[in-house]
This record gives sequence, C-alpha cells and structure tokens, in this order.
Amino acid sequence: MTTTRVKHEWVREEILQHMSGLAPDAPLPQERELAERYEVSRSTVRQALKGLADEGRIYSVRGRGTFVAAQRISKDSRLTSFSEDMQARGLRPGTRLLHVDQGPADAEATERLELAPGSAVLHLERLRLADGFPMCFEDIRLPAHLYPGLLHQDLERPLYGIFASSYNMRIERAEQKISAQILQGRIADLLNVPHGSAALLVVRRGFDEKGRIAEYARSFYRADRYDFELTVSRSG
Amino acid sequence: MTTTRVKHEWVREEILQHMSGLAPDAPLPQERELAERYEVSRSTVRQALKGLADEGRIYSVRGRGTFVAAQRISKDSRLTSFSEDMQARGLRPGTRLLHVDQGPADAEATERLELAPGSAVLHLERLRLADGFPMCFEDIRLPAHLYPGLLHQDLERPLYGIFASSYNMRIERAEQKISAQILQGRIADLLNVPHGSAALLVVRRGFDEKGRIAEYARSFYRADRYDFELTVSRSG
DNA sequence: AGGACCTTTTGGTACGAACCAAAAATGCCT
DNA sequence: AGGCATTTTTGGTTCGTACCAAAAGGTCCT
Repeated sequence: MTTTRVKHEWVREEILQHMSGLAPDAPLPQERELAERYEVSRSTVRQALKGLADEGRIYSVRGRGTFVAAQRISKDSRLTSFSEDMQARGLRPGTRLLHVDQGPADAEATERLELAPGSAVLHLERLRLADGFPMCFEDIRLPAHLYPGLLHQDLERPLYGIFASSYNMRIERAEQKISAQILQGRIADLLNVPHGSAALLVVRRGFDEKGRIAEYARSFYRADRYDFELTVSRSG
Repeated sequence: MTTTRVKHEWVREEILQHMSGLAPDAPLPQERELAERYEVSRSTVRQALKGLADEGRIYSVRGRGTFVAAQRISKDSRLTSFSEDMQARGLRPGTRLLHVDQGPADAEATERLELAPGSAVLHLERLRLADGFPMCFEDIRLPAHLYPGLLHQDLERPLYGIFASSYNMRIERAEQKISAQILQGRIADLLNVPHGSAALLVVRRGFDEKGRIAEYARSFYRADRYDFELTVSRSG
C-alpha cells in the first residue's frame, strides 16, 4: 500500500489505475469483488467509488453495474487555477506582475467583497502567459485582512499556492460570470491584440471553506487563444 | 416522516429546516446527537451531512464540530434549455425559424456528430428572442435517423419538448465550449447589432442517456444582453 | 414463439460497533 | 497564575451484516 494514509484513497487510486486500460462504458468489477480483491470492506470500496462518481469519472446503474464514464472533455466544471488550466492544455504557464498596491476599498470592491466601506483592499494586476505569450489579463481584489504581508511575497508565483502555504487559505468554491467583451486601449495592448478584438471576460468571486469571500477577480482572455469547456448534466 | 422514501434524505431536510433559523458559522448539533434525535444511525446522519457539505451549505472541522456555511448562490451548472434559461431571468422566450433542411452531412457535421460520411443530417437555423428582441442565433445539426419526420413539426416550439414528446429523446448531458467572437455580416444583422460587436459563442454537443450524440449546436448570444453564470467547486 | 413468473446479479440503504486523530477542556504541578 | 500532560469531545475511517430495489436472465406454460 503506497503512500496514502487512508484506505479509500488508496483504493481510489488502484481503481483509477485499473480504469486507465479500459474503454468508455466498460464495466468495472462489481463492488463485492473489488472489496475482496483489495482486501477492504465493501463500504470502503463504495466510499472510493462515490468520489469517482462525483467527479464524473464513473457512473453506476443499479442492477447492472459500474462503468467508466465517457470522459469526453475536461471532466465537469471543477474549480481550477490558471496554472492547472494551462498545464491541462499542454501549455507552460507564466506570470508577469504589472501592478500591486493596497488602499481603501472603492465602491465596486466594497460591494463585491462585501466589506465595510473604506476597508483595506489589495489590488493586483497580472498578465498571464502561455508558453511565454500573453493569454490573459487579471485584475484581482483581495480583502487585505485575510492576507497580511502579501505584498512582500513573490507575486509572480501561483497565487493559490501562496494562499495555501502562507495563509492556510483554500478557495473551495467560486461563482463565475462569463461574458464577451471588445478589447480596447491598455488591455488590448497588454494582450498584444488589435483594438476591437474579442475577449472572454470571466468575473470570479472565490469563497473559502467557511463561505467567506476570499477573492474577486476579473480575467480577460484572448478569444483567439482561449475557450471555456465544461460538461453539464440535467440532474446531477 | 414526510414523503421522502429514504431516511438520509429525510434527515437532510430536517437538518436544513433546523439550519434555517441559524446564523452562518453557528454550530450544528454533533453527529451522535443528531442520530439520537432523529432515531437513525450515525452513518445515516453522516450521509446526509456529506451531501450538504458537498453543496457548500455546511462545513465540518474535526474535533470542533459542524457549522452552517455562509450560503451564497446554489445555482450549480445544470443543463438548461434556452426557454428555461430565459424564464429564470424573468424574460419571455420566443423563436423565429429562419431555415430548415435535410441533406448529407458535410465535413464538420460528420466529425461533430460522429456519423458516417454522407449520412442524412437535419439543419435548423433559429433566432431566439427574449421579450420579443433578438438574443441569440442558433445553428443546429441533428442526426436525421434519430428524428424521422421532424421537418413536419412546428419547429418554433421548444426543441427539447418536441424531442421528448415525439421521439422519447431526452438530452441528459452536454459538452459546451464557450468562446468569444466578433459578429459580422448576416448574423450581426439578424441579431440587430453593429458589425464588430462581441458575442458569446456556445458550441454544444448534447448526449442522450445512452451517450449517443443527439445534437450539435452553435449559439451566438448578444454579449450586451447575455452572460453565463455558474458556480464551481474544487472537490465535489 | 411469446408472454408471465421466478431467480440471480448488482448497486443502494441502513445499522451498529470499534477505533483513529484533531481540537478543546480539564486538571495537576510548580 | 502559568505551563504541561491527560482526558474528553467530536468528526473521520473501517469493518461486517442485513436487507431493499432495479435490471437481467432463465423457466415454464400456453
């Protein structure tokens, strides 16, 4: 049993490994057999399968069995960082820090971050690169009290990594609003596209495990280089 | 015990009711007490709590307890039709049928619908309206063999309704690719926007419960009137 | 053949017991 | 009072059993 400390995680990985050699809709061994094979109880197997089903990697039909899901495209809509997203697309992520400061919240930040008027807000602007070329312009607002001393960190490193390691802050959930925009002026120049080009604008509010607002970000993606893929289902 | 057939769903609803009078971060009774109160096993309570935690309505800390999360939007990304979508936004949906024909699949349809070259494909173009004004231009390709006689139906009615009632076809899952585009020419005119305006382009492949490709559609939404909202989470 | 009925397979629900691990509360010693 | 060790509380993991419910397959009668 490798490095994982809990059995259901280990079983999960064993099943994933087993699945890698299987075609979509191929049946997995039945639960009672998996339990015997891995020498765990059926409950533990079911715990592992539940997790995989939640992620859309397998599906179960009562009376028939459990099958590997078609997995057509990028899983279902899971929260991913820019870095993870680019790596999944086979691109090397990069960051250029453009601007950073701290000041009192303006009207928009007050509303989006649900802070008291005048609360300290951190403001970052970053250009995100894919294989060295501009992909996305980010405008980020953070409640300063959650990230004391953030300005002295290396802000060209992945933000979510800094959040986790220095502030024990993990963004668990996000509301995203996706719209289309015409790029003009500074942002068009930064992204190195002609004025009047199209961009995907993703406005995101991130929440930690307690439901606190941990981030408000607007990201302008070059429409010629980026699209947003997700699979949706009717029931869940 | 009300109408729900399984206990953990009933317990879930009891807990939700109990939570409705609680402030964010207020502690729930401990698991063993809930089990006693509702006269179920602790496992059943945990199953109910797991579901609520997955949805971000509560969070648990080992050694401390379980607490109600600050709840925001519960709208997860469900598969919705244009009509449902508009109704959710308080707009009256409408349809203008622009074009319909049937012919052999071109290269793109062959690939996206995964058909044999030359298979019969239905082609629809529709303008979707919100409160009578253009919102979206749809270009739809369907495998003709799944919808015999579709051309004789009233194609200004909701398509998913026709699919369900006449062909027993329910689209259960869809892959969507969202990107941004500049509108020019005919589509700009149809949507009644200046050439060079931005649009959200949603390319969707719909699958039925057996995983068959049931639809391939490209929808151009006016960027000034439409955006795409979803909440994503990290684990489940 | 074809349909009604039973049996088997397989995932879903529920129980209760035992133990683990993190956090908090208690108590003791100085 | 302050600090350290111990106990208690509380969610997390694992086990094994029993039974339910949907699907599939087989059986038997007509």
